[in-house]
Amino acid sequence: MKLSTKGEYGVRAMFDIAMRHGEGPISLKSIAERQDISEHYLEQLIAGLRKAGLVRSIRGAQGGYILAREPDEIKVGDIIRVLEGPIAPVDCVCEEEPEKCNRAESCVTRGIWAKLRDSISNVLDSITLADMCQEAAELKHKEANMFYI
Amino acid sequence: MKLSTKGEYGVRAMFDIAMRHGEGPISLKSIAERQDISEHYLEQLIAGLRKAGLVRSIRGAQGGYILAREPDEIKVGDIIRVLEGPIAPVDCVCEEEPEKCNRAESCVTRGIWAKLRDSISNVLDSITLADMCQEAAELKHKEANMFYI
DNA sequence: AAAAAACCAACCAATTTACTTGGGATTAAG
DNA sequence: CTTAATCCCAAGTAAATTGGTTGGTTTTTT
Repeated sequence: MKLSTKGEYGVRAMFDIAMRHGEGPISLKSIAERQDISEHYLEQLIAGLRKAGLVRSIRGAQGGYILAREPDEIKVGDIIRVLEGPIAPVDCVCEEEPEKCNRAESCVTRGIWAKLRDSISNVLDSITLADMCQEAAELKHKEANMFYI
Repeated sequence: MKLSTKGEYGVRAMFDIAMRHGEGPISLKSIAERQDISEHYLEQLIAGLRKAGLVRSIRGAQGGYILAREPDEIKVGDIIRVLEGPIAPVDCVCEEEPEKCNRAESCVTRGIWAKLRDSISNVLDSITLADMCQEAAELKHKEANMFYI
């Protein structure tokens, strides 16, 4: 039940862009540096996000990436699905095209995996980039107050 | 967010044993046949479950495996943790020994992974082998009634 | 004694992961 | 109009993981 670095890096990168939303295009290089991710590797991940319509790219000098939708319209689940594939602990409960399984009694285990899939989807779809940015602001605020204690 | 066949097969095998709880040792061969799993591969998986104390083995002819605890005392989460490792979408929110992460702002993403981990754990720890057996009995009952419609 | 079973160790091919290499195309700034 | 910054693309790759297989040994019942 692990995420690969694709999903992990992808969410971090999208969060990085969201935190600078409205400041114009954010270069891949700067994201890679701040997030400590290989630039060329991140490039491949963000290519997927671009093709999926989550970010838009601006080419040329001073170019970079911007969110294709508002931060509150992009869910963590959207990012994960692009980079990790459909959310499904096993293929027979795939969100889109569930794989046929012939074992009749396996429906019992299938029920578990479906429950698990829904639980994962619910968490990931309940959090938007806007939520993350707000959380970051709150964390920063708390930290600032630490000096006064 | 996929399970490997280890977890999937492991749960199916344990369910198979649980369904025959009280009937004496269940041979690996019969489990492998019923569940359509490679016998030698399943052997490796069940070796882990034995070492973890979830099943006990009886050697020799007519030997096999029995549950080491009652079906209602074995959670799906127990099986998954043995075969798939600790439940944690990323290492920095590992249940036992969380990996240190130095990125300060990453705490925002970390919070997401922790929430996801808890959600997964909750589902898997809320289902026991006894629950699965009961579910199977209910399914069978429903199916039997289908003939009268 | 023979058969049935668990136990064990090593090997393996295919796939996936997490990159790297080496470019080319586009555009803003000087 | 050149240059530098930047995105875009294709291919290669070492290491790890997956999902097994092979070939036994040991234990116990019949």
